[in-house]
Amino acid sequence: MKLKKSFYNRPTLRVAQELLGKYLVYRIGKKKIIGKIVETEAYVGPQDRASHASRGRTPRTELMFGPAGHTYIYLIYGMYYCFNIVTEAKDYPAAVLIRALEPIIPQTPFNHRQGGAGKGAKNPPLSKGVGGISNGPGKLCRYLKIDKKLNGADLTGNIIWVEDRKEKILPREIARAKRIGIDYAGQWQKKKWRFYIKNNNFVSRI
DNA sequence: CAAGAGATCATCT
DNA sequence: GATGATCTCTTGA
Repeated sequence: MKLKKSFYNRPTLRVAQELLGKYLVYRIGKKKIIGKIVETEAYVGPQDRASHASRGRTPRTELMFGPAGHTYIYLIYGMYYCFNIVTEAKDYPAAVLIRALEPIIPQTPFNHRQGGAGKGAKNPPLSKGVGGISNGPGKLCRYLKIDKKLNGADLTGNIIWVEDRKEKILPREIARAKRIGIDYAGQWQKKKWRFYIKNNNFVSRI
């Protein structure tokens, strides 16, 4: 079920769409933190002005030029991490930004009261939309407890990976939109390289 | 409800 | 020295 390198080593726009509905798993010791991918953005090639790689190879962007199937994590605005998956062939800079997850919390006696416990409950329901805990690039990294030690991690290893649980997302369930927060990117700002699952309550923006 | 500002720092010039 | 693949809070209509 774990996606292999061959999945990531393909055209980025395609990988970005096919990642929707897959499950991101991060193992910390015996615990796993899991989220279903519901929103992605593609950053493709050396020309894409929205991509960090458009300024050429630097120590930071080197990973984007590396082989597919690794993580690329960086700090943005001094306080949030963004989680990316490197795609395509070595020396071609491209990656998919994971923008939103639907949090998957294993049911236990302590949290299965979610939503039914009423006001003041110790386990409030996982909120939807605004107020969610993983509906944005910065927030999902907090949810996953991602930090820069994971930068460059191999997604075919056993620390962090993506699983296919055979949930088929049909093309008509995928919405396509302009990427967020890249107004400086000129013509590239107009490319509809953001993908999300329609009618899903956990995407960052509609 | 929309718009604006502040937080805060690695990276690049 | 400037800036950003963000988020939250405050302000004002």
